[in-house]
Amino acid sequence: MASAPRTARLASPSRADDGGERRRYFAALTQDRPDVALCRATTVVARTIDEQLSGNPLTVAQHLVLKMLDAVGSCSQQELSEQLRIDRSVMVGCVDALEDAGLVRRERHPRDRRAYAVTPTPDGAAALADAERAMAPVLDHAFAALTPDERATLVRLTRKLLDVPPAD
Amino acid sequence: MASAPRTARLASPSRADDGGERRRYFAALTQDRPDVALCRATTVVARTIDEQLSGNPLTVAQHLVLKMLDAVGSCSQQELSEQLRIDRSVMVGCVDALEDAGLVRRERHPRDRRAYAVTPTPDGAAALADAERAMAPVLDHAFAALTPDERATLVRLTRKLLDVPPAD
DNA sequence: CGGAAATCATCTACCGTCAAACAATCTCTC
DNA sequence: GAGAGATTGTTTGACGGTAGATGATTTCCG
Repeated sequence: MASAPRTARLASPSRADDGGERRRYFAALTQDRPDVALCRATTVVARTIDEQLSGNPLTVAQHLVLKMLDAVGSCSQQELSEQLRIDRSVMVGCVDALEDAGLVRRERHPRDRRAYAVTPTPDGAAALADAERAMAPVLDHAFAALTPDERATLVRLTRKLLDVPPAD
Repeated sequence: MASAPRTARLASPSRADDGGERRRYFAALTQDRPDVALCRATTVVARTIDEQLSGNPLTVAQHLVLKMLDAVGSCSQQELSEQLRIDRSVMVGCVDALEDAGLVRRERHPRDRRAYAVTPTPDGAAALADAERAMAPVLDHAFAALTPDERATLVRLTRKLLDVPPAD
């Protein structure tokens, strides 16, 4: 650990840059802390997407719920929580909002009266279609710094971290 | 958007798996939502690291502060906040804790009495050395699913997302 | 010089997430 | 059957991060 000079040499606030090393430390940090690079990248991507989706009627989580319901059919909140990696207690409010907006219905599971059967309504299917259509350009913008190949590579590597078997 | 059957076909909770498609939806989701894949990967990596570092005296943020001070010398909290991408108001508590532990000192900047000059103490340098030594195996474990090449690629791609110029 | 605008550190209020506890219900074992 | 233990949905409280306002100070510009 080769230390920098211990004497306090502060950049004088008026003078622009003294070497510039201090101003670019983030670049050095991301070199040997992949966790920090990953975390900060997630933050900027999420922020970019949230900005682009600011006027949207659906939350990202609500969109994901409708998307999963469309893909696999009616689900219990438990199944939604597990697959979408959204906490059960958060899923409650998420489904509440979707139900209030008339996009899903909460029916009782016929064989397990603990669980609900969350089912999309026709309005929900329409809202999902709109959200899906709006999503592609938003993702393209959020990942604009990457080529399509790089974006696919990023997905492949994050899926390995998530222990998801590689795609067919 | 090819829809699944609209009729509510719920998995009976006792029966193990009905097709298994519902149980593996997360894999399908990460295919066309790179943002979700990235976000969830960050969560599992952060959780793994936090678990490994549970007995540690330093927070990740505190470690980063000491690391940057060691690399570039005394800094104002503002500079620390900017480079480490940690909010100013969070940095206050972070430096508070380090100061209470005797790992940094808060001196006044000689030319700008608004700013502090956060300076590491000898104890701080020792704590950083310990933390750095403990970090390597923790990172290796958190990224064990990736080969060294893949890990380097992940860093390269996240750095592009962060708009950091490529390494020399 | 002298006021306007910007900056640094700080505090407070707010939002989203997570862990734990709870009631209702189901499954399993005897 | 009957009771123990697990599961589903929900609520509650704590925690971490973020935005906005504030006081002290500095810089800018006429």
